[in-house]
Amino acid sequence: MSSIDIELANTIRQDIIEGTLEHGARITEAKLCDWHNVSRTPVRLALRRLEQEGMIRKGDGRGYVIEGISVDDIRQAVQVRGHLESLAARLMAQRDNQKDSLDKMNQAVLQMDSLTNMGRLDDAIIREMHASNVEFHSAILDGCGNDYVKFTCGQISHLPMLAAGSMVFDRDSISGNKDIEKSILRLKIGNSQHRIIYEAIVQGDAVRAEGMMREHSNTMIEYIETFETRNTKLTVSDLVSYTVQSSQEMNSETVEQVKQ
Amino acid sequence: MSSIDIELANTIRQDIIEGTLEHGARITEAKLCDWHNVSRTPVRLALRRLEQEGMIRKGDGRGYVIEGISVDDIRQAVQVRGHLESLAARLMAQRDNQKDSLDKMNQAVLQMDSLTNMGRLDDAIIREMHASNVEFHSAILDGCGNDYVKFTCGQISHLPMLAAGSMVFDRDSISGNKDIEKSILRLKIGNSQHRIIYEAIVQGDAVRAEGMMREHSNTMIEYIETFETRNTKLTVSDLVSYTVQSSQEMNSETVEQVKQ
DNA sequence: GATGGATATTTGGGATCCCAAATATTCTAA
DNA sequence: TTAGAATATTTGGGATCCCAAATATCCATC
Repeated sequence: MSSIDIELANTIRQDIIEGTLEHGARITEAKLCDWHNVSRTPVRLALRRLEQEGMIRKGDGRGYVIEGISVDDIRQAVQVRGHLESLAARLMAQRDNQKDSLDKMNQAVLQMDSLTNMGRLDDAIIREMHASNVEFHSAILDGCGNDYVKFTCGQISHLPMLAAGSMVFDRDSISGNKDIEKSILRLKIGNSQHRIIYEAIVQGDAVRAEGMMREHSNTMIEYIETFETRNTKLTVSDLVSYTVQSSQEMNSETVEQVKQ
Repeated sequence: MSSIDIELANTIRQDIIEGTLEHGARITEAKLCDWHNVSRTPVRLALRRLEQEGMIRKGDGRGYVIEGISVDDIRQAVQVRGHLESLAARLMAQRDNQKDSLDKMNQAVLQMDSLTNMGRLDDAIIREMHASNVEFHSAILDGCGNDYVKFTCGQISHLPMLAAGSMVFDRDSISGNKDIEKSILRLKIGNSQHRIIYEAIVQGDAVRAEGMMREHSNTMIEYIETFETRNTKLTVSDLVSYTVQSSQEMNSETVEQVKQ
């Protein structure tokens, strides 16, 4: 288990994302101490961390102010992440002898293939799909040869939907068991993009790898937009509930060790 | 003046960049307290900050270990930053009515024009050139409509050469007053790229804007490589000495307020 | 009643203290 | 002499205390 200040930062971040702590609200160290029954030392550390993440900012005089996260923020961050991944794909295509990462990518593609071919979408399968997706995307960041791409991606991965290889599912459709085929089709299309990216990298086709990754990254943005057309008052919490959370999420602690 | 922990983080970061604190060296809170005559509270805050930046990492058991920065790290980070700027250029070209930012860019281009036409490269002129360069690059980040691009750039801007609009000069040539024409030519070429980027954005030519920015960003990487061919043992300190430092550098505090 | 200044309270930054875990050292027994 | 246990020391995390700056409250004066 992490130290209190990390846990605290996670809790407060969650509260901000969920909207429990509203945008623009003022918070003081003392209140947080009170709420969470800890002393001011870990609270201070947690606040500094959140400040560096951009979740809160120092108020004019004293105190901190909640910055909050909007759906538009998520969209923007997804765009940044996607752009960084397209760089990673290009760089990896320009290198060679990344057998390790390539094998992982291939494995992930095959695994996702067999998963989508099962024609079902229960929790276990979704979790496995997510794992494959994480595997694929992480392998590119690891194999691109530029550690700062991964590091920089890690810097925004505390936001909802922005952890490495996050997947989005249409909760409503799945729970209602309708349009399962549609969701699976979408996953198959996504995996076909994975395969193309993999092939392009193997063949050293940097332009194609980058282009396909760019297209692939757009998928999530478009998906967010379909949510928005259906639900004009789409909240960040809604988005979170659409996102698959792995049990062992990449947290900021591991992120900081990207460079080994 | 900032609080002690910010200052302390800056000092320690500087020591790491300069190599005073060597890569792999172990540091303890107590020693830092001793060296800087402060209590452990600000030291802890500074260490956490540096840890988040990736400059240090927690050791296996106790203590922290210096990660250090290599020339290759800088090259990688420059690549990431350039890629993000190319995204910004594309996004800005796709928007319209960014009159404010466009004016600033145009102003910066004109200013750089007149500066390069003076045919001299003294300190004052270099400082003004740097200011124009910062103006140009900041305007794109501000005008692209995606706050996370700027925020993410800010996350790596504590590294040498990676503050917004950093410029690199061939110190040896300038101090020796030889090859001034060559340096000025390089600056003129750079500014012609600025002008093309500006024009492309005005015309809404996203592809051209992105492509030109990508090319423009490559310049610094290539310049680093010319340094390397000349000096096979190029150190990070060398690179720092080639970099123009504005008197009012964008520090981490302002970076955190990107989102306003 | 409004205004300005004096006083009280809140609040964040820094220092110090305590504690448990990790590490180093010493000592004992085979 | 050496392995291993017992002890001492170092070290980081957390709690608490102090202080100065910022803010709020109150009161006297006009």
